[in-house]
Amino acid sequence: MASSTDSFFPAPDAGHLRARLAQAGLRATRQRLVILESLLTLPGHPTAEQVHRQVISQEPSISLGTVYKALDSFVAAGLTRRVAAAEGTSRRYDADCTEHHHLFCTETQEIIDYCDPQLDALIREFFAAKGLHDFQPHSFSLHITGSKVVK
Amino acid sequence: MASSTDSFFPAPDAGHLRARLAQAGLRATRQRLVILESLLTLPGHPTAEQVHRQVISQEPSISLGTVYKALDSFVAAGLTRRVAAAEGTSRRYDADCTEHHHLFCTETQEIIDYCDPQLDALIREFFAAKGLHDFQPHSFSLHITGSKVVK
DNA sequence: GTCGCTGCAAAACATTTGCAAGAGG
DNA sequence: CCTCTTGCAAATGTTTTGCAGCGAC
Repeated sequence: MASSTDSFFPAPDAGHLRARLAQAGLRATRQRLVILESLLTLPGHPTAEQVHRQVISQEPSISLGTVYKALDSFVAAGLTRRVAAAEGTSRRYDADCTEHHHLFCTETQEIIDYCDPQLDALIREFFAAKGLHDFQPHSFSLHITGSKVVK
Repeated sequence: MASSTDSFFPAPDAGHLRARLAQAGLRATRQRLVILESLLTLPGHPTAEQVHRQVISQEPSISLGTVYKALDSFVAAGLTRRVAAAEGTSRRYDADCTEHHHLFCTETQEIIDYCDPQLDALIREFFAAKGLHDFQPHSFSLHITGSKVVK
């Protein structure tokens, strides 16, 4: 929680966050920095509501509307993705735009990231060899439904 | 539109629809028969709203609330699935409960079913060999994002 | 200084719920 | 008949919008 420069920067790597926003062509406002940080920090692909709850603990004046607008602009700029989810009523967001897969836990409703270059290669090879009729694939994401193993 | 038995049965295979409902332990009401038929007929995984629009062309008195309740009971009974979608605000439903994959077209927003036992086998083999840390997989669904090839 | 972003509050949507009356088995 | 389902309407939850003022660049 405490860091060497905590009087100026709420996050350990505020400079990095600024850079990410600048790179995406977005203004680095106080609100967006906190929202982006929360999105990166929160586990399991949060909803706008969950981001907002996290965010107001650092900056109580940030409104839910602003969170929605910021997340929209992040998605438009390619900084963030929307996650496809069958359960629940709200949209979920993912700050990680690299190609990866998701584990859906039927018990806890969690969405867990799963990354495996070997699996990616396997899938790409499969479609390279087989092809898809009248469809140009761009990216792949495997949804694995199941439950966490209780020890 | 016209069929040999259209005075009694709106659908060609009403008997089959009744059987599906009975098998799931659900009462075969007039409304559910029409809703299930629409769900099977409509292309690209419709929303409750889209099912309702289709349904009222056959039975104008069916309310949107009834469509929601019927779809809920179908899902609870395992007759129908909810489809995971990142785009749009409404839930989408899929009458096909067999394991299959989805093509997401970024141009038309369509969700197209894709079925390939060879791919299923490949994925199952991969996880059988490799395993997942602390997770018991139950089903797999590959989301393929891309665009339809224009001829 | 300009223009994009924020906060607020209202509106637009999407989904759920409660309950009296009706229909299925 | 008994119970589950329907239709209606109101409640709840989620996302969008409009606009005046503020702040980043």
